[in-house]
Amino acid sequence: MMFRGATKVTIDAKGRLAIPTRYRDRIISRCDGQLVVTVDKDYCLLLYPYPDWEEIERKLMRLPSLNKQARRLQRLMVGYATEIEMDGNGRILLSKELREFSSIDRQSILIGQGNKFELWDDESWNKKRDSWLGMEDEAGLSTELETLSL
Amino acid sequence: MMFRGATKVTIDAKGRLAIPTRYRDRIISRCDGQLVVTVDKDYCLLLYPYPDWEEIERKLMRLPSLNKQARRLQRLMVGYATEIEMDGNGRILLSKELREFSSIDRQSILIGQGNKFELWDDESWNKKRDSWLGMEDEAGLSTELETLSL
DNA sequence: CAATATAGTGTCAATATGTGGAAAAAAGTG
DNA sequence: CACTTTTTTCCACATATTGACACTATATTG
Repeated sequence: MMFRGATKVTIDAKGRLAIPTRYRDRIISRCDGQLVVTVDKDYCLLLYPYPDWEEIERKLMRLPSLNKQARRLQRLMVGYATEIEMDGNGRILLSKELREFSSIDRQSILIGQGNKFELWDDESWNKKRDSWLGMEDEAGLSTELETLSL
Repeated sequence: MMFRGATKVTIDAKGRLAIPTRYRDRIISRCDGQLVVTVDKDYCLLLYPYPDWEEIERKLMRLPSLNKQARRLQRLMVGYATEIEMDGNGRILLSKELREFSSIDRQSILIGQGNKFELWDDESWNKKRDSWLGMEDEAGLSTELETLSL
């Protein structure tokens, strides 16, 4: 069971977003509408079904807390992790802090990414995406990527 | 079983395109009309029979998500991957997001490419194609290409 | 501590979008 | 040239998404 696909969604005046219907049933059966939203270092939000988040959190907290990078990751991801629940209309409320972090105000885009979603400010996403697409494939692709046939 | 050939297709007002009849039976027998459309870095769309897509997705999601290039690929390909089904009239609906990405509005061209199709905006295709044809063969063909006899 | 402001929640209606069928037009075929 | 098949357009219906509003809870401030 994988989440995939891109959907434009608008955030209402109170900071709520309606989950696209095609995902709703799956979200309900997977975690009864219980989700965790946190931040990503690319300034977007990550949306996990609660059980999936728990596992990630366990992995994160097992990392050695003297390691700087590990500590940073913990601070960001666990630090911003917020539990939210889909309401009767399939909507979720994003806290001010999360909206602020990700510059999400009105128009945003929800990106399925396997066990989670990413939520981007629409404009930021387009910019970022085009910059990725414009990049020359730099030398030294990893062998995994070199041999990938799509 | 290979898809090949180029066909001009028009997109209707609702963003639907009719699959050329010669492919329909094969698509139905291969995946019962279940397809996945996603994006390509040349700003065209890729159309996979569902089982073929699943394999690609599995490969993609196995890549380490801290690797930047891998992450980019996942975000684009899985991020835009949209499940679609041929309707009774052999048509498929392309989401707004996919149409926008590929600049496809009215006239487009469907290119058979083995296990998948590519779908291009007509104008973009012509431009791109002519730019390829106009390119001087750059120095340093890889050995695979050097030894290829067509 | 009460009054007021601010943020959050639920419901409903309006609008936009997707869906399916079928008729009309166009193209291909004998 | 007539007939068949394919493609395209059109229309009606269903559903999803967005916007509006009113009500509740929580904070803030004098």
